[in-house]
Amino acid sequence: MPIVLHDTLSREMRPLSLKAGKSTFGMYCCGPTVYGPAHIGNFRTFTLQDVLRRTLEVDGLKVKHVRNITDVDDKTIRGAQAAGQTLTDFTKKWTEKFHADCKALGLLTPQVEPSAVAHIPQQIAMIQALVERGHAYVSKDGSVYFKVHSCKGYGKLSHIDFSKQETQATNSAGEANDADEYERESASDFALWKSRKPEDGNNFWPSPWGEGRPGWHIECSAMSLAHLGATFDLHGGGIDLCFPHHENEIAQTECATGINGFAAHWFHSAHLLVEGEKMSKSKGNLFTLDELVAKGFSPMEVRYALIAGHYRTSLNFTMKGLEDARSALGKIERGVEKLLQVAGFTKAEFSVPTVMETQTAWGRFAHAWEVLQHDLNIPGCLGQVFTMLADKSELTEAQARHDLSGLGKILYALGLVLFTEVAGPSAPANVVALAAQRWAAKQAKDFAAADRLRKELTELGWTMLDHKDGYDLKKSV
RNA sequence: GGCGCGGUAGCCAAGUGGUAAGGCCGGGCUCUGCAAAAGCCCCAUGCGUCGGUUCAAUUCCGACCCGCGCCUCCA
Repeated sequence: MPIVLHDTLSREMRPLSLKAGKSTFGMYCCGPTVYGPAHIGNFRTFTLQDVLRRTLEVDGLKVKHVRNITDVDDKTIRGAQAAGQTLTDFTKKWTEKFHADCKALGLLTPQVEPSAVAHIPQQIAMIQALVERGHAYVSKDGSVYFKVHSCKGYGKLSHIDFSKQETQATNSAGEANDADEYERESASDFALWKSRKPEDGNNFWPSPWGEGRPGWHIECSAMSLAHLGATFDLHGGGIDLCFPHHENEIAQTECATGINGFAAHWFHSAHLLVEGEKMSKSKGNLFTLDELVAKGFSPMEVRYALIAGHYRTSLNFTMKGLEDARSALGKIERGVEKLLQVAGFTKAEFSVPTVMETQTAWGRFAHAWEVLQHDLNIPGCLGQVFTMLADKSELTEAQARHDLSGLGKILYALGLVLFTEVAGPSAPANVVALAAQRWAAKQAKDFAAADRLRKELTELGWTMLDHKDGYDLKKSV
């Protein structure tokens, strides 16, 4: 059974499968603008794209995942100048940070990660084609604009009728939308090439229209064309990119190539709220992965919290949600451990990617997989996983192995890696000594002393967890 | 104003024309010198409001109320 997914353009559920004669599923995702650390809202989108890719892979498709790096735009140029660095050095630093965060969150590396700066010639070629075909014009200052009214079907993705004048006088930031209309023929036209401005510093490139730099939208059109062709299977991004960015991508690519049908499927993920409010710098609720890790959460817990809601519904990200994620992951781990025991495997033998590649059975997790296949229903799938883990049926060794095969594939699709808990900070010598004393007191049944020592440990910020024949020390939360 | 999304238990969150998955929290029990951890059990006659269709609606239709997103370079 193929995966079905809601498509923003047609507004229908559509199956995802290979086109006739194709061997790979081409997927383009708008990547980060590398001018600072990505925040968890960005990572919700990237993580959901990662789950989609993994789910397609479990379904048996070979996926070519392309996710660009936006390394030239207003923010990167401003950031580099503020940091006193070259644009290259500045964006390299933040690209590396992005990669480190992706790795921590368990995101698979895209097959291609094109840089906008490395595709300037492709962008210029595309703009030239648009000018030649009458879809773009050069303004007095040497900028090039896309002529929206020349593009039949413009607005089809966001379902806006541009034949009527519906553009507001101001945008969401309160800026006049027609600020530089004297350069443009129409307020809805957008920049393909921006002529060199003094504030751009050294960041300009030569072009047939003079020195300047590419507009933002053309970057993605040029890179998707270069790496996936004029048409490909799926395009993804945050819902905010639907208009204008994705609408413009469609217009640019279809008008430049003359081929209709840019992306066959549009996958948009809803936004993240933090503690019930929209994320914004002024509210100070723009969390980065590092900040959450500093609060004591593991990247895997963050991942779980990010995927725990349906992708088309905005998710309220809270500290409570991260704690819930921690408990839920623990529950899955214990369930897997129980299955491993019945199946006669050790934890070390449970390699999820290996299971993914070699096992075909689904056991009792067949239904959970079906739920996931239907519009990437991750919360529904998790619910089904927990239901099955709570099922008390006596299992044979073979049945437990089938369960592990099915559950292993689902965990691969969700990108949940278990048993990764790293040892917490090791206790200082005085704490270790106190713990040893308490254990001795307990063994001697001197419970008054044992209780007193436990209290001392608590005051030092450590918790002692007793077992049958030993104990663990954990830093109190 | 245009386009779109959503309102389900204390919190988070699936789902269905036939009577509400799951996670967290909470409560009870078991275990335990204590404390934890873990296991077991319990926890929405109710799905924003009001109408309509139907043998039957939380699920379909209509109206309304509330919250949210985008509307030219925010994932």
